[in-house]
Amino acid sequence: MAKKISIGDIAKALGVSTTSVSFVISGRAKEKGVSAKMIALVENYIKEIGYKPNLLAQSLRTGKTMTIGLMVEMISDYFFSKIAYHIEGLAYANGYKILYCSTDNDAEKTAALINLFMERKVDGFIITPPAGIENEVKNLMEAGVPVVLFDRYFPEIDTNYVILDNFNGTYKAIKELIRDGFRKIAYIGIDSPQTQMNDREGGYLKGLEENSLPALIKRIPFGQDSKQTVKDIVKFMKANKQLEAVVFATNYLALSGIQAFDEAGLKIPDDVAVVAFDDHMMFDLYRPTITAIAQPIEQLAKQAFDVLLSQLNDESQQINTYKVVVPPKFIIRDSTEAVKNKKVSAVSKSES
Amino acid sequence: MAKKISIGDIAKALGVSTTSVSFVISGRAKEKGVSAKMIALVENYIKEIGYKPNLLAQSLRTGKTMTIGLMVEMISDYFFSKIAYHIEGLAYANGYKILYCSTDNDAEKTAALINLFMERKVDGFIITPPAGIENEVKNLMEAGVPVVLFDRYFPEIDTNYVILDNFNGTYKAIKELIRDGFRKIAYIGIDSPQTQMNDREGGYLKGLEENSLPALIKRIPFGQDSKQTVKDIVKFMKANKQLEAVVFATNYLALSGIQAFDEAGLKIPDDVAVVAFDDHMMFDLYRPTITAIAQPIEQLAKQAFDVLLSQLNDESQQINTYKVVVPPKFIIRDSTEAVKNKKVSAVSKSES
DNA sequence: CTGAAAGCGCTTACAG
DNA sequence: CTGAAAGCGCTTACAG
Repeated sequence: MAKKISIGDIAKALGVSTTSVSFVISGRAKEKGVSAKMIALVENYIKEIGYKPNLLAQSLRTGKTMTIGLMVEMISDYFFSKIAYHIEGLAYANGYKILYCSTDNDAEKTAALINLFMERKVDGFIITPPAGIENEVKNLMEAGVPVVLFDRYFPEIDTNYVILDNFNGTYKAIKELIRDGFRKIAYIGIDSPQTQMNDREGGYLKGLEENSLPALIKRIPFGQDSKQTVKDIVKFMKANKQLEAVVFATNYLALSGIQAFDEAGLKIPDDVAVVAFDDHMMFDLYRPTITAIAQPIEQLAKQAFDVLLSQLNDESQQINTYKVVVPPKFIIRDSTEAVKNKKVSAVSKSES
Repeated sequence: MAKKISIGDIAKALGVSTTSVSFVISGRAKEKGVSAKMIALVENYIKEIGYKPNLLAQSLRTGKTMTIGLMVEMISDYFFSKIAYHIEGLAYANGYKILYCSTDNDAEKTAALINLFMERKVDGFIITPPAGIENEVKNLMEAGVPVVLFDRYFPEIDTNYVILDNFNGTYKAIKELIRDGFRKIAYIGIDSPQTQMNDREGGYLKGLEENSLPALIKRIPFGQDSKQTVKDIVKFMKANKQLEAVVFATNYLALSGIQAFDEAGLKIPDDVAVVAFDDHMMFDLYRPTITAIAQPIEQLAKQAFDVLLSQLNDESQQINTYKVVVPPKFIIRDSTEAVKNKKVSAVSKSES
C-alpha cells in the first residue's frame, strides 16, 4: 500500500519525461498528441505498479482540492443529517469529498470555520448561515469562491440560495385549517431573525388576516432546553384555553408541544389540532399521527448540490446567482382530522 | 481575503530568510534560537498583513493533513448523526477537521472510500466497519495508519476499537425482565454477521438459558424496507401469541415493532412488553414510553476520539491497540412496567 | 511528438 | 543566531 511512487519515478523507470507521464495520467494525452505507443507503455506500467497520484501535490499545483465544505446547523439534527446524507451521495458521485461541520447557529464559530475551510482550500461551500455572517459570505463571493446558502438566506445579499417556500408552507396550512373549520389558531415559533422563521410566521399571519381572524403568536428562545419549552407551552395553553389549533414552526417545537399537551391534559385533535413545520419520523408513529408541512429533503439536497456544481464548473468569471425556492408538501394526518364538525359548530356559534 | 502571500514574500519584504520566517510561524522560533528581535519583527508583519499559511503546501511537506476520516454506517441515522456531532466537536477542538462519509454497510463502497481517504492523506480513521473489509483494515494498520473501529469490530484482527458492551446490554435486560415476571421473551434481531448484533443476541440467549427459559429469535434482513419489517413482525406475533415480551436489537426495529403491535391490536405493555436496544427520542415521547438499553453516545464518541488521538500523537512506532468496551445504560420506562402482577401469576400457572 | 525545467508554498537539514 | 537551497509530487508553459 502506497510505496510513495512519484511521477518522476515512473518517468525514470520508463525512460520518458514526466510531462508525458503526467499527460497520460490526467487522461489528456491524446489531445496533447502523445503517441499511442507511449500511452500504452505508461498505462500498463501504472496499472502494474498500482500508482496513485498524490492529491495533495496535485491540489497545491492546481489550486483545486475537489472538496466541498458543508456547514449545517447541526449534523445531529433530523433534517440536517438527512440533507447531509443526500449531499454526500451526490458529492462522491461527482468526485467531490466533503469536509463538514456544524455551525450551532453561532456566527462567531461559523466565521472561524469558514476561515478554516478556506485555509483547507475547499472548492466551494454549502452553508446554512446563522444570522451575523453576512460579511463573511460577501467576502467569499468577492473572492470568487462558489457558495450556496441553504435553508435560509440573506435577502440583502445577492447570493445563490436553495430554500423551502416557507411562507406558502404555513400560509397554505392555515388556509387548510380554516377550510376545516378551525378559527382560533395559534403559532408557536422561534425567536430568531432568520428568513425561514420570518417567512413561516409571515405565512401564518397572512392566512389569518385574509380571513379576518385574530393571530396569536408565542415565540420560544432559540436553543432553549426542551424541558423549559414544554413548560412554556403548557403555560401558554393554559392562558389561552380558547385555542382550537396550534401551528409549530419546527418539528422539535411540535415534539415539545405534544408533550406539553399531554401534560396539560389536552387531547389531540379533539381539544387542539396540531400542525408541525418540517416532518419527522415521529409524526407518523405517534398516536394520533401529526399533520406536517414537509420539506422534500432529497429534492432540496439535490438542488443545493446542483447549484454548487454549476458554479464549480463555471469557467466564465461572470457570477450568476441561482435562487431556488422549493415548494413544501402538506401531509395531512390525524392531528388535524376528525372533530371538524364539532369544531365548526362550536366555532360558528362563538364567531357569529 | 487571501492575497496569496507566501513565506518567501514575507522573507523578501523583511530582508530575512524563509527559514527564520518559517520558524516563527510554526512557533518553534525560540527553541531554534531565533533572536527575540526577529521574532517580534516577523510576528508583527504577519499580523499586519494577515498572513495565513497554505495548509496544502504544509501537508505536502510534512505528510500530515490534520484531517481525520470519519466513516459511519449512515450519517442520517439517529445514533450515528449524534456520534458524528460529538466527534466533530472533539476534532475541531484539537485542531483536526473531518472528512466524512457513510458506508451504507457496503464492503465494496467502504473499501473504495478508504482508498479515497488515503489518497486524501487523512491522518487517521474512525470506522464503523461493514463485514468484509477485514483486509482493508489490516492493510491500514500495516501501513501504520491510526485506525479505530467503532460500534463493532473484527475479533480476528488485533485493532483498536471502541464499542458498547452489547452482550451485557441484552443479558441484563433479560435478567430484569425475568425478575419482573416475564417468561416468554422473544428477540427480534438483524440478520447480520456483525459483532454488535451477535453480542446482543448472545446476551439474550445467555439470559434465558441461565433461567432455563426457551428462546425465540426472529431475524430481519439487514436494510429491509420498514413496511416489510412491520409486516414480518405482525406475522411473527400472530404466530406466537404466547409471547409476553419482545426485545428488539435496534431502535428502528423497535419502531417498526411498535407499529406492528398497533396493527396487530397488541397493547404495550399489557399484551406484550417491549425493550429496545439503543435509545431514541421517540421512546420518551411515545405512549407508553419505551424501555431501552441506551448507548452513552457522548462517552462513546469521546472514547473513540481519544483512542485515535493517542495513536495520532504516538511518536513511538510500537503499535499498542486499545480495546474499549463501554457499559450500556438500562432505561426503564412504561413498556416493561405495570402489569407485572398479572403476568407473574399468569405465567407461574402455565410454567408450573 | 517529447523533454528539461520552473514553480505551487512550505519545512528542514546543512553550512556558516 | 541566520541564510541558501533541496525537496515534497505534481502541472504546464516553453523549446526543440
